Amino acid sequence: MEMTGGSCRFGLWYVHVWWKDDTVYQVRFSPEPLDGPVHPGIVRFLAGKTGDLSYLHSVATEPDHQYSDIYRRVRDIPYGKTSTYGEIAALVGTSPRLVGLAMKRNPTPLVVPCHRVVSVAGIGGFSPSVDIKEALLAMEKKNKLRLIQ
DNA sequence: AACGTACACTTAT
DNA sequence: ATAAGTGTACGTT
Repeated sequence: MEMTGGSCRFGLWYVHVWWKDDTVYQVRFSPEPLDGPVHPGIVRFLAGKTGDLSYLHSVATEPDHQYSDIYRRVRDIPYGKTSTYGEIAALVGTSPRLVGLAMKRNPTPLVVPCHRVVSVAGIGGFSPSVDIKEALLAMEKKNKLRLIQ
């Protein structure tokens, strides 16, 4: 498969995106830039100009993926809202810890908005840094009224 | 603080 | 191939 990769800024971080057309293969956060283009929809999302990434296809939700059930539920969480590991677990009939594991292994953050899954006790985890999760949630909170999908 | 949970992964049989 | 040991971006008591 012939995909292109590139990065754009989000705060102090670079967001690496590997994609082709409207299919996204990998998204990850890095302190280092990667030369190349990012899907314009993701650029707009990170700039707070849209909350709608529903037209993007992620490899994470393909039926053969180990956690596709979990990732599909997570995609249903609306912009500016959050759910918990336990709520997602109840929807698919598994344990909160497995949901946490699936989030850690999410190949396409943003497209599968794992940042909207928090713990009952606090914000939960995010790699490589929970700062990114906090920033994404703050951005969505700020923009949600303006960006009603 | 300890335990329960539902796995996944590694290492040892 | 199977089993045991260890680890998880959690939740409940």
